Amino acid sequence: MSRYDPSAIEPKWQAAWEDQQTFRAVRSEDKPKYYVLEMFPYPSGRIHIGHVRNYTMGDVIARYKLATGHNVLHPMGFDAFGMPAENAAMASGGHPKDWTYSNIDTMVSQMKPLGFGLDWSRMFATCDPEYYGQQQALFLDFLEAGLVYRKNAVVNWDPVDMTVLANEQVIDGKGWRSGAEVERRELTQWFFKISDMSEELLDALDGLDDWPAKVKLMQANWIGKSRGLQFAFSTIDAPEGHDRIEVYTTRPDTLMGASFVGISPDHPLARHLEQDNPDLAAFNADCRKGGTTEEALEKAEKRGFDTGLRVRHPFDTAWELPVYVANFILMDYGTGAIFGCPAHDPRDLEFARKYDLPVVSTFASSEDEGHTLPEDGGPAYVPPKTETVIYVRGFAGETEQTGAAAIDAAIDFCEQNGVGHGVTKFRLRDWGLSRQRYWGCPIPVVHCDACGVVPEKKENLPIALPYDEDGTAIDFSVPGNPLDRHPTWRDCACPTCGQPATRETDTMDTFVDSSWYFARFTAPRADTPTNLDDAAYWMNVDQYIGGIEHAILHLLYSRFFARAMHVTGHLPEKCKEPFNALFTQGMVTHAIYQTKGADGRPVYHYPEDVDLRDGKGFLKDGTEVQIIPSAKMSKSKNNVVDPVAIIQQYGADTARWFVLSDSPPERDVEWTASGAEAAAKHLGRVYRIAAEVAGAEEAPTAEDDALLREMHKAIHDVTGGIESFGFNASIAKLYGFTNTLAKSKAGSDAKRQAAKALAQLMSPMTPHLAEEIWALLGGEGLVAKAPWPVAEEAMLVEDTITLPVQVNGKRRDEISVPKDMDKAEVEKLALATDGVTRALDGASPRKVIVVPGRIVNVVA
RNA sequence: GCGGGCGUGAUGGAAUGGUAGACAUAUCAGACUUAAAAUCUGAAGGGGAUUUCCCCGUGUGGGUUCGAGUCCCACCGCCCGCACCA
Repeated sequence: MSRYDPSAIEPKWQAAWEDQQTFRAVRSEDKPKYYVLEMFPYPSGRIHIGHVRNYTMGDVIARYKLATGHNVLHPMGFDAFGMPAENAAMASGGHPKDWTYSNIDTMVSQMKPLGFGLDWSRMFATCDPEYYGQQQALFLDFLEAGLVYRKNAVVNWDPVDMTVLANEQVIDGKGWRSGAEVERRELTQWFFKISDMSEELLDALDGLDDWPAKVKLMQANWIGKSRGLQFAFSTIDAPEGHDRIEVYTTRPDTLMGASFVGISPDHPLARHLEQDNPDLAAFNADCRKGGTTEEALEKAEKRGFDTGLRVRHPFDTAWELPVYVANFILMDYGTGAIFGCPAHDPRDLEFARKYDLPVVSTFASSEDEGHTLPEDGGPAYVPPKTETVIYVRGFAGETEQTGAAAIDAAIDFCEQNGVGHGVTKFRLRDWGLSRQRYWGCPIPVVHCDACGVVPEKKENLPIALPYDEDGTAIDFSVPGNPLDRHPTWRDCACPTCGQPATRETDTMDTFVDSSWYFARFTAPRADTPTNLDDAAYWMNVDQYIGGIEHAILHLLYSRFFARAMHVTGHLPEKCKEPFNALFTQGMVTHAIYQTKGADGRPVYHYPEDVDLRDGKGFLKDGTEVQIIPSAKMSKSKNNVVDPVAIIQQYGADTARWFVLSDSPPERDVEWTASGAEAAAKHLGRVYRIAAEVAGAEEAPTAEDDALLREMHKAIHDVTGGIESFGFNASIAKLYGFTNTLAKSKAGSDAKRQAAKALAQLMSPMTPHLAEEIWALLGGEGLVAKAPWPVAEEAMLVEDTITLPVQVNGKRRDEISVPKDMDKAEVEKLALATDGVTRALDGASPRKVIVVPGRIVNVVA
């Protein structure tokens, strides 16, 4: 008998799929369509075991849907623009384009041996001019539709390298290469008007039934709808034009607890006052240093500067409040000014204590639990708005009411008394897409002295990136954007007046590239961004799979893009929510093996250099290593597993089986050598069993029925596992069913039937092995195309069931009863058991709960 | 700092509010073998009693329930995101 040899069978079946175009997506009306998509990879260089897991999950779905009679679209491409290509060119010469395409070639050649059922004919990279040219066309249509505009926005500026830095390149407020303290600089940039769709993007989350609740919640919080009061404090002796300070608050019910007014360092009043106040100017300048991330701002120590200016409280003109400039107030949320209520906001409380400002509670807990009030040194009191509290300094509504009711009452009161008006605000900001970098999609506009900012003509698209300058390769070792200093690329004719003009040198955020690729896959060679017929047929993506790290930005931007593409006629109405179902998968992790070097720093060791014995690890020289389990794979920690090596050692099916087997798909899975070994052994066993069954000639036996019942259970459970993304549970069932088959004394016909079902059930996970044993067992055609087996209901039900019997929730015995025995009968049997008699110890039961088919609980 | 999630044997994990630990790894024992590998069979949460039993046990502390790993509250730890990383 031949042995299981993946290196022989895997290429054979891959060639068969290729020959028969098994996974080519073809439109036809006779079958339902199914579009499954995994988030496409960045071409970083080599594929990672995490990619293997991600694409294997999608492949299981794709192959399962093919077998259940769907036209399946399962494409692959590359998210190919971005900083790493420029960094590589900067670090080791070469050109981002060459680096990127060479990486793509490598990764494709590494992915093909994994046997994914992909339609490779649809592949593209976002750095292909054919793709980004269509993206430029989309941009022009969005511009015409009023979905894009220009405004000033701040960027991180490295004053030494004279270049804009990404947030990632700012480390502890300093530039990553120069080490210089980062400054903020204003530039005119392009923005997508995503905020116009805030309400719609929020409301539509409700309809996404097959998205994880946590992702919808994160998006809802990110969009951040709030209802509040906008009103003004009148200033006392303020500079001209600043007699009012507009503030926005979501807690107008706490107005009587106001203790100060805070304005952003970028507020017009702060900018005015700093002109003749050098101390304030220095304070503001200091606030404008450091990174621009929300995290950096929130974590920074709360600092303020007393302007000396005072304002009057809107309810009491005799009540004056100081005006501080404070570093934690953002100019681009609300009005750039707040009123501080320290009793009910932890941040305001920290600030008030630091600057010795009054703390006044406006409401208190309705439960008398002896809370320390904030004015007595306790924490800020911020109960959920749904909780009923007692207003000690209320001015509208009831004394005892929920925060939400108090807010509504406060807004009504203020509106009636001419103090401001209720407004709805969103946290979501417009999406700035300009990047001052080379390796991205050029923004197709022209700057003309006479005509201003002019869109490029569509017939001139794509506006392609220049490869050379003056016939020599662009020099990336110089910081800054090479497009800016390119000798000729900027020169062009104004599309409107024809006079000499210059191109925009900013390129687009790479999130733009990934916000519509799923639509492009439906017609990847169309000479318009999409083909409406193809989009109408293939869209939406029925199942989208990717990492939780994309829960907010990528998914929100894609949802915006789908709407914008509908508005501009590039997608049908039904595509406004482009992803019907979303699944967020976990990472593949690996232990880290480390020892301490002579300098006390950790030294990391490759897994192949470590021997594992009794749960401990040793180097070749006997030194014990410290094992850190389940760490994110990282090149610098030497704990990266290379899929190529795994395929060479065990074959693709083993890699695919293992990444699905050990953990639920949404959780991280730890790659272990022993786990991979075990997967390989199991597949070898399946092969042996199938080969044995294929050659057997035995008469039917009394055990045929039992085996076939197990087969139907396996069909039912494995199918259920695949449908619900419980791949690990499906695999556990397949282990169990394989054991049953191996031990079965059934006749050869029943065994062959069971083995063929096993081949089919395994085919989405281990497609090559499944094809091989399917052929061995005399299966017709490719198992990939064979109709998925269906479990017979009648074979799934047992006549007799075992019920556990509990006393006070603790299991004491069990009874075996016919499945439809009535409750009274079950109760009688349960009470008669030894375990119950013993546990009751003469006492009489107070109550007996019988859950049919489940459990019996005796309450003593 | 803010938003979201996770926490179960030595290990990865299973468990529509209903027998906690399926399945697998590692471990131990046995079969086959001159031996090893491979393969096959079996044991196994902790503690006590010793064949059939009892107690404890799902990060910690409370709560709801006939019944909680699962639901609620608080805390601890870890992970993801925070708008120019992809």
